Amino acid sequence: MAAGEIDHGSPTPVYRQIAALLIADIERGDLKVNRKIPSESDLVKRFGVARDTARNAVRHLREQGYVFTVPQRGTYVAQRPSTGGEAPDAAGPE
Amino acid sequence: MAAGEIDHGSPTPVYRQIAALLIADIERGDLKVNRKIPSESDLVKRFGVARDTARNAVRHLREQGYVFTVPQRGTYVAQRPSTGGEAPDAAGPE
DNA sequence: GGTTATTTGTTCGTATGTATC
DNA sequence: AGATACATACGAACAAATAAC
Repeated sequence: MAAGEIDHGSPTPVYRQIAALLIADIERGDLKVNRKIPSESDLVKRFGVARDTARNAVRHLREQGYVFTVPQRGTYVAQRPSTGGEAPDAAGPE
Repeated sequence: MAAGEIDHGSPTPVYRQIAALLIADIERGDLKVNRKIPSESDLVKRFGVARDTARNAVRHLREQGYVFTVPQRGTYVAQRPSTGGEAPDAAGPE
């Protein structure tokens, strides 16, 4: 199913389509604040795309402020003003 | 600074302008023999161009004999006849 | 303590499509 | 028609830090 969610023929870049799906997951609360989103490897498998494309999607989410990445650990859902999150904790995620 | 060094309105292609700047760095000794030059990614950031353009600049340098590229490693300043270098070593750079 | 697996970071190679000059 | 430039996408390989066992 997941792979079918991507339309390679669409004028919308694949990485944006993936980003949109992840944003939907976040807005829906499927992906919660300070919780990890799927790894690049997961996205590659789930959407059948190249890692480059998966990384582009995550980069896009980061630029939009939806997530933040901790090197060698993963990418986490950020506290968004619209979603109403607490102040950042020094302890960090997990 | 860096971005200002490129003139998109110039009749000289952007990739040649970048190549010229890198050659200047080499001639000046700012970039030394067998040392890495900035990665394509670096050039993209530094000059605000597409990767394609950065690659073209490096390709140009390679064709001129100024550098040589090791896949997945980087591009290095070559020993130039004019600069007086030894014969290539099998050990490679680094 | 040490080995392995995971995960992001980095780098070059290649190809396609579009737009501009 | 051709060269240049940008954006996108897939591939391949290795590094480095972290986590798991």
